[in-house]
Amino acid sequence: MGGDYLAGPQGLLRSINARAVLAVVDREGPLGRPEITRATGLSKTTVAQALRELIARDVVDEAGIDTARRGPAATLYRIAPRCAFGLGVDIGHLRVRVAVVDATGEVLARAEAPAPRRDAAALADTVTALASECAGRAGIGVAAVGQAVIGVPAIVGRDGRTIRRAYGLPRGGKGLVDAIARDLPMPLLLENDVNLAAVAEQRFGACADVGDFVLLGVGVGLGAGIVLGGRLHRGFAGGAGEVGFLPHPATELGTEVLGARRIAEQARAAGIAGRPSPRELFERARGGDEKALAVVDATARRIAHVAASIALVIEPELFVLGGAVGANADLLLGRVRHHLAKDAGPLPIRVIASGVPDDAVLRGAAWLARHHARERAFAAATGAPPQDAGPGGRPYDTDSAG
Amino acid sequence: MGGDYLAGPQGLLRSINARAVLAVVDREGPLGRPEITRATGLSKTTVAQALRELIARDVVDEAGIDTARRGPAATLYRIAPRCAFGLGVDIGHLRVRVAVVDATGEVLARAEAPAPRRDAAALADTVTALASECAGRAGIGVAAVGQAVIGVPAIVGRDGRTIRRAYGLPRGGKGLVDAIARDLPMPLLLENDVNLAAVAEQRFGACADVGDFVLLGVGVGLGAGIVLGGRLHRGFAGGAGEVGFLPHPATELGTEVLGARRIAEQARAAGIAGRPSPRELFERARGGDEKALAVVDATARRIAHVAASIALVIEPELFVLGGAVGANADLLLGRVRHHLAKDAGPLPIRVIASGVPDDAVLRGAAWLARHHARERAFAAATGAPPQDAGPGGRPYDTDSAG
DNA sequence: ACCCTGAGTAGGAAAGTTTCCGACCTACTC
DNA sequence: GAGTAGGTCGGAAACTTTCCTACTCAGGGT
Repeated sequence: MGGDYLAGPQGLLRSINARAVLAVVDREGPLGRPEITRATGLSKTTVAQALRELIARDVVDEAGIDTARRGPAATLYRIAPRCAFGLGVDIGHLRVRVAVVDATGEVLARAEAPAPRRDAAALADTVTALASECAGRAGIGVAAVGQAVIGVPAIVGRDGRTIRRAYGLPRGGKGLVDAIARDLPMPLLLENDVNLAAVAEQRFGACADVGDFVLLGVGVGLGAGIVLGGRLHRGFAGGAGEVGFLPHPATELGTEVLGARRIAEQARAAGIAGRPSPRELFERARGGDEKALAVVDATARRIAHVAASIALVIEPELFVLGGAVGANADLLLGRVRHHLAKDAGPLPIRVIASGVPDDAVLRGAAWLARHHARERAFAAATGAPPQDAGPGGRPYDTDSAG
Repeated sequence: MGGDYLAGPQGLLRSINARAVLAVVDREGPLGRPEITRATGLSKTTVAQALRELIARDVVDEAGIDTARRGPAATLYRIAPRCAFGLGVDIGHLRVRVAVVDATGEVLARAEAPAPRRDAAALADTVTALASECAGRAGIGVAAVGQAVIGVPAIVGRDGRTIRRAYGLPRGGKGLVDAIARDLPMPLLLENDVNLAAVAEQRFGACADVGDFVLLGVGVGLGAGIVLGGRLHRGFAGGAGEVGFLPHPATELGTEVLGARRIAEQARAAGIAGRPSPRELFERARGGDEKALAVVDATARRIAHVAASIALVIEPELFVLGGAVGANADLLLGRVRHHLAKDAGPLPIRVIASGVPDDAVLRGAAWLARHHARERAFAAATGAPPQDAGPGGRPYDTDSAG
């Protein structure tokens, strides 16, 4: 019949207040009751009641005492680290990485292995084996994990299950989720790898307080992770950020502007013999090799070109350079800025280096998994009010409205 | 100190419930109490109490009785049409249009006049004079209007006051708002004209239930109104959607891809003598003129090019063709689709014609003004809970967090 | 053809329950 | 001794349930 209008009995108020207490404790770290009282504006009595309830439901913990002030020692409360666990997976072109984190985001275990490139079943087995291993090392059963998020180099549908255009996955990723889901009991969510890198940037990097930014993932291909209003923007069918195919004067339509293949091509064009990897090319450029530097500059120019196009459409506050190639910020950043300033459109554009040098995709996946697992635990503990206290609104609800 | 976590005393619950009742009444039109009770899930008593309060504060009205069922006649309730008024203004290149609407969105008065093109003061005077006239004809004082929204062909900052890159305004729009604000008592908000056309499309056109869409405004210039998650996306400094400057193979960087000037240029290139207006060109094309048709096709190709680029960045569900030139959907739509299908990127792209043929900018401005005026009235009447029941989340808060 | 009765609905009032808050009290530490 | 943490109790606010009255239509009896 009608939609939900958030109206209800007094119980709703209790839920809301419990949620508020939870949010304060989550954000401000271990906190004494008086501080929670001040931060929420609730009365002492109500805070005490809410905490009793939250502790009984195992989402809040006592974490020592605070003797800093005079008077009796204040009990400190925190989110119970073991109230929810998340499993992050990064299925890369070469390796599979897995991490298990607790509710605080602490990494309890991490493991990786080479990625089977041809055999979908073997890939799925690798994932589940690593997951079991990590769960074991974390001292929990796999069943205790509340959510898994799997990063893949592909376009992922809004349902978090469908894979499209997966170049680096066996059989185009067909059946991958189902195969993994058969062996892992918790809810599964797929996500584009660059999107997860953007999440990592937002949570651990330089974009903590930036509402709108774009992570340019320069690696095997070129992709953009777009965060608008503090939330990932995936597009209608998960295809947002496929900026590798943006038109470029020197490139045919329908081909990628930039990526490992393009860089190799430009290396040949610059007269570089052999087939040096991008990594080696950047190394040589660092050594002063003129030809390698020319390739670096061409790469920077194309990055700038793509950033300018994106800026004209959504004008983010900030661009972040990420990905395996983008990690060479020492060489790229200045040149990208130079080209942006040169043929600048109507708007000034800020570009910075990634603040998450290692494991960005994995860390983003783990963060997202933890987030969902926690939300579920919190909702169950407080009576499921749809409130959500992230900076800049509700983050990341992979809303499948169907 | 801390942020707001939406926690509070029982009074909060009353606010929330009043707000829910208001939202139901707003969405479902005139409604009897029993239906409100069902839709909100609240008890009869509470609904009665809320309605008493809302009526006392003049935001809700009795609107006749319902004798359809047997039993005693049920009183019907609705949003009081006179609880808030909005003033919409469209400052175009040639004419200024103004409309006054009531809380239901009904247009109470509309007026227009030629736009003074050189004199900023005269332009401001035109606006205020038309506003006074409309308010008079609507039977209210200008002071009764709760919000004005002014559409301008320019980039508008997030504060809704600053104007940048206003080609069609005297003195680049400098001082325009202040001059108008001196004579109009209500809060003023500027907005980009294409953005307002997008709002109109969302509210009156074909995009009522589409969360993510892009309105391509093809007129004197080319701009995009971007709606993501049901909300306008303005960009960091209001510059989102400046897609007229997207790179195009046949165009130099920093120049516009499309617009009246480009079309004239292409007409010359096609060997058309004289300087026919775009309108005339499309007329001739309709008559079968080969050269004019060539120009139309070239225009369509460029529109397709821009749409494809936008789709690669944000992948909206839908593109809508609007603006004075875009209104020639009979000629353009098929050709745009053709070109999109031809050099399609990885994603299928839907394009439709605008569903708001007339006064799109004005209607969008009026809608937005009404929206803000109403929100303010509702907040005052219910005790200002930050809830907001639009389809797909909170719409259009011009959040100036400063 | 007219009237009476029963069922279903709208609206209101009283009693009961849940929840929050303020005030008071105790215990603890500097 | 002063200031703080934590607990308890009575009061106020808000919602719900239950009961009650009044009204209208439908159907059957006279």
